[in-house]
Amino acid sequence: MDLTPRQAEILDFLRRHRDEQGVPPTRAEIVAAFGFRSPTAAEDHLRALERKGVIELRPGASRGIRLLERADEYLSEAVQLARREAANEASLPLVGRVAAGAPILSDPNVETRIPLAGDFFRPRAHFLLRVQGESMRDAGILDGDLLAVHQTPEARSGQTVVARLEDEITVKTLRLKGAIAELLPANPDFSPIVVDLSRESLVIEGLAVGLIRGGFGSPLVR
Amino acid sequence: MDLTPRQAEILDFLRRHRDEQGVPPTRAEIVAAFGFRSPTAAEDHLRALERKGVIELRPGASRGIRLLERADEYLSEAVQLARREAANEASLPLVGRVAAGAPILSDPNVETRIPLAGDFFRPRAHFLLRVQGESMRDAGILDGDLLAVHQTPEARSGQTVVARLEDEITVKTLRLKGAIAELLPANPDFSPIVVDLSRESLVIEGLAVGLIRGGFGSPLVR
DNA sequence: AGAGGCACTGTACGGATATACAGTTCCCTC
DNA sequence: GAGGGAACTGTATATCCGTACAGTGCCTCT
Repeated sequence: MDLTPRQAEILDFLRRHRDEQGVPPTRAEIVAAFGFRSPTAAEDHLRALERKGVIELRPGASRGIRLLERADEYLSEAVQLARREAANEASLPLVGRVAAGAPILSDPNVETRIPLAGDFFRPRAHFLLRVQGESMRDAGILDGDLLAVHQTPEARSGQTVVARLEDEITVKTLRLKGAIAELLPANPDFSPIVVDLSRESLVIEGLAVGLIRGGFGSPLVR
Repeated sequence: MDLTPRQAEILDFLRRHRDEQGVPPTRAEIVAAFGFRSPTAAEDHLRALERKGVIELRPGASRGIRLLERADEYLSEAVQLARREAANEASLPLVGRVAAGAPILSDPNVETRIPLAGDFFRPRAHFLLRVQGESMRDAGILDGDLLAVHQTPEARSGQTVVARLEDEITVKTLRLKGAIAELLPANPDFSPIVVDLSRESLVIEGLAVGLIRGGFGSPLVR
């Protein structure tokens, strides 16, 4: 059964008190925090929370309130969001084939998440892109490598960029000559792509900030 | 000032009680746990721990015992070891220049630790080696890259190995032809190294299982 | 219209808890 | 050999704390 809004507030307070004071609160402290005028108000809430299986009360023991694992299911939305963000900070989405039109980090494009913090790279990586093809071979970027990408539309001449050209994602070295942008491969078998910025648009998705090969389960040695 | 052995025991108990019961103990519970016959024994120890700055006592509050950050400095050796191991499991030593004669993972060879779990790679990596030189360029292994290495003396023909030749560490592709071992570079500017196993010894330090470029603070984009 | 859950107020009390005071023993130091 | 800290015993007490009992107002079912 679900918690009432008030019960969720009480549960949040129990968690906060424990985290900040190192000790669960007494009934009196709950009363003070919520402005109750009777200890029974606190007691009733605790009993309700115990009945719903999110806490355990130890009879007779002072501060004998124990938050059970299941209490995490009833985190306030703010706390849930914070936790999800914290978890995401420790992992990066892996983008594989990119669907035409869709934003690069939209759900269908994300294959999985790799347990690596974005600030492992500098500037920080926002996602990993699975490299397709050999066009950047001579820059040491091989087919199947995971390219760490810092998401930004700003790029300077000479940087290795992830660009979107007619709904296709490509990794190239950027060269700017006035109104002409060149996307240079690092492989003589491929030709540079020339974009006239006054007529066509070039979307820079981000900058290459790192590279991982053979990471997270894809075996490099057989 | 340091804790006495007895005080360290009490501190350990405080930590364990908090972790297992979710609540700091009362004086009476300390008495019961240690077989004291007087609550003052517990009180005295708590006062001593407070004087030494490892806990905080909140006057009047039941179970008002707070373990301070500094208490971690006085962890029992067993707990300290467990923590250190847990920390090591989540990071890899980075080996730079290798001193002649010394084992590859000996202290002076380890530059720093990189916050990446060994089992990020498969088979698991035991250390990272900073690549020097361009001899494996055409395999996408560039100068300055961090090579993830699985430490093992066993290698098969065709694998990329980390070998030790006359006190020098080198990354090459291994080719075995009977009693002859060849270490092949991936760059036409370099020559293969041929080792006659019947006369010379070849020490295989490990296998390349992954690669990281631009990781952990070394900027790839400027 | 009655039952029941939720969210409280108000009062009371016994046992749990922190804590003071007065000692003892052992060991180390000056 | 006096002093002092560590590690306790033993007793006492004010107050903290959990908890029972008796209500009230409101809302939602059925």
